[in-house]
Amino acid sequence: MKNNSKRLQPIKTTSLADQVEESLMKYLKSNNFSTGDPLPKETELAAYLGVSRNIVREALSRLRMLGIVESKKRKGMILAEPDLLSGVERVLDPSILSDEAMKNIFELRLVLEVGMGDLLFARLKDEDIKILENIATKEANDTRLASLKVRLSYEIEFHSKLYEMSGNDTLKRFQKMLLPVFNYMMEVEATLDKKPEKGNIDHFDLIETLKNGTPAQFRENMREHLTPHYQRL
Amino acid sequence: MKNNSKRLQPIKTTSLADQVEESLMKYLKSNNFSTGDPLPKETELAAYLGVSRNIVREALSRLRMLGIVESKKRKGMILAEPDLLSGVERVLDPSILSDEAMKNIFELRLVLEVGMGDLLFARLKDEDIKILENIATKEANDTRLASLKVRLSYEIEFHSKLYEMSGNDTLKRFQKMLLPVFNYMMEVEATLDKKPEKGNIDHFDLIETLKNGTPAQFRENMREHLTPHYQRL
DNA sequence: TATTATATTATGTAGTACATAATTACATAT
DNA sequence: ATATGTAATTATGTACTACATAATATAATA
Repeated sequence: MKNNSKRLQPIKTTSLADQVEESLMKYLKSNNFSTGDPLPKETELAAYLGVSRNIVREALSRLRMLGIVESKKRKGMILAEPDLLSGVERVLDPSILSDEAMKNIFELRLVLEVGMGDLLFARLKDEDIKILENIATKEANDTRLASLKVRLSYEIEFHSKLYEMSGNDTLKRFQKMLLPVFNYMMEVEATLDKKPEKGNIDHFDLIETLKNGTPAQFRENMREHLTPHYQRL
Repeated sequence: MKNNSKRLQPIKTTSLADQVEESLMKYLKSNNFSTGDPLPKETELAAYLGVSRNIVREALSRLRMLGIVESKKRKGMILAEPDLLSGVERVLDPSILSDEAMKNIFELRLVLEVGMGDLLFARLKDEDIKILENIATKEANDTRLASLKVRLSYEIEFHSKLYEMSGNDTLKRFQKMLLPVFNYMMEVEATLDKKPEKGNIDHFDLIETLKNGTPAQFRENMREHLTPHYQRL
């Protein structure tokens, strides 16, 4: 036997539901369905695919979860506008994700916040700036900043607002899902021996940049603001 | 009736499968399960939840799809390491996503590429630079650059490599899913009347920055490189 | 004509039965 | 005694039937 020959792989035993799911997706994608178009009835699908209605329903259950199809009694099923993030939403939780995955996601957050400068400037509104200033002021006047939890809550409030200001709904929702990860990672960092030094840029500086600076300056200031986290790369 | 009173909302009729799915997720998250831990048998779950085994299986089918649980005959089910992106992967396709969603995702891409500078520098390897140089050289010597398809293929090859170099698996996989969206958006842009002007920074410039520049310079150069797309904000 | 009753239809749920794969225990042979 | 083969067991995988439920269309009635 040659050395570079492939090892015996366990036979990938895809269940019927898996196959049907794949079939359906291929069917939907290739037939140029558009939102609202009716799908064949469950019994028709079952007959056509040569499987029981049960199996078809297991596959459809998945598509329903992702928002790809919707179903109403008597009316049947229609193709729907799928929700891009509903799949991630269910999974993005520290209690069921590996530390490796969490690290990836946390890095992703750093990338996003440094990279979103142009979006922010393109959609900047005075009222949003005011809200940011309120948050930063509240934070500065709070006497409980010794507590990690309190600091974290301001940090989250401020940065969440930035995501919202990006005007990108996907981004905004992503941020919401990120919260548990964010909390988790901050707690992890808090337990480390070597305390991260604080960045030289605070929330007021970021606001000032948004008001009178450029996207490029914002990127660099945000990068500086996030320095404590970047040190863990 | 007051003006700000809420409209009648359609009763959200969550199916049993929906409820069971939620129940199971709550159960898994709250009981500190870890990977490999066995789950109750399907029949036990059905009995405990007071629903038929069918329903339980519809819910489990979803969790299986997301990689949250795995099941083997006779052995039963175990908690597995869920795949963060498997849910998105199925949905991220121009043929079933709305233009609005596509626009969001395309913006996301711009944010990611501008923001990933620090990751790249933190994980820079000589061999990767060489590969980038090969791509850029191949591109420069290609006589077919009049064709949009050819240009696109180089663009994709180059930028894909960057994602890979980020050392972040989630990011890398995300890029792979982005490809259809990328293609789609480029084709859309190609049909527009006002042709976007080319950016002043090409792939060689980006490589040079990676070799002798700083993360900050990379961000600005990448931003400049992507200018044609940013003009559509 | 308006309203009510009835039938119809496709999804939602329940329950039973059996197939299949994986594991254990046991039996047999060299 | 080790190895091999056989049977029993168990939980998931699949199929099938039956009925509930909601939404719609049709017919019947005042």
